[in-house]
Amino acid sequence: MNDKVSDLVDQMKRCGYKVTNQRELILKEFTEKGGHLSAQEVYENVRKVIPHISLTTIYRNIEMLIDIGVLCPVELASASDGSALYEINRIHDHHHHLVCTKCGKIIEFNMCLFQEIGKKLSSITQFKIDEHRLKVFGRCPKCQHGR
Amino acid sequence: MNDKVSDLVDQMKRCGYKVTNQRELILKEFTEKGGHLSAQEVYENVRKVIPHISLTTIYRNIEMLIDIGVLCPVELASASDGSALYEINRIHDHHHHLVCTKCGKIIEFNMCLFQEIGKKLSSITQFKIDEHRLKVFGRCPKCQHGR
DNA sequence: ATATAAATGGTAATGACTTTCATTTAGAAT
DNA sequence: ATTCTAAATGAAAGTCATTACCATTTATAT
Repeated sequence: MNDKVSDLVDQMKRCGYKVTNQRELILKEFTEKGGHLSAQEVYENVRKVIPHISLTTIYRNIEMLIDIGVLCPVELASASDGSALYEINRIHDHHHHLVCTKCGKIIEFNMCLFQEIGKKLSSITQFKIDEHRLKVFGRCPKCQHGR
Repeated sequence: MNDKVSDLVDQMKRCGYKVTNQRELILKEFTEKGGHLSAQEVYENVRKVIPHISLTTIYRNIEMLIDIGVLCPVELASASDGSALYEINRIHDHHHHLVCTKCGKIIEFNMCLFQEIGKKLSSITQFKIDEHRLKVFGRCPKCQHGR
């Protein structure tokens, strides 16, 4: 179990959840691929180690990990299929996504000019603003040919 | 049939689609409520006029209307239930959404500082950028009490 | 009026996700 | 180390939005 995973396992413990092989492996998936994974993808990978794991367990634990702030949903209809994607919640690493509309490739970036808009917006609307997401769609270098 | 609807009907005709009562009424829903509607909501409203209309017809026509650029998906997991929302595609009226995470109320705004980011982003990533969406989440004045 | 491709309605299928419930297990208590 | 118990799991059935299929109807070109 690498450092990243054990940090997250600790966080889970502190929240009163038990440590299971299933949970460790799910966390391992998210830290290793560093990526944007669907429940199905996590399932298929973890299954190589625990063949009898249930997809239900994946869904349940992703939800739990979102509750305690370890994961967060990527909030994109993942290009082709309609399933949700999740990633490690890097709370101090504000970032947005650039998505290729052809192949689904996701690039992260952290340029952001939201502060200026945010203040105006909350004074005009009287909303308490908690969060924002910028999604940019385009075609990656490989997918630019033939509209 | 009001002006807005007949404009859109014309657009449909030009694209080679036939004009049916069902289609006219679906368009009417989107122009009148000016809003962010789910297939189910359109269905329930149109059913008051054509009680035998099929939900399938709603889905099919929403898809067709997206194809020809009349509608576009709002791209938000609609707060409570997981169904998609659609709106009239106002191509020259660039706007974004501020969503209340409690009651689902949506406010539109058009402040946007994307140009500056967009240029940098495409020169760094070599993506051809087509589109972007900014979504802001918060709590509306009514929903601000009791986290 | 007629022909015909397109549109519709009804029903069944799909697929992501959730619920249920009986069984297993992590970790606290002894 | 053993026992206990609530929490976690797995398997199967259930939801719910959306899609596919197919027989029937209809808009519109002729």
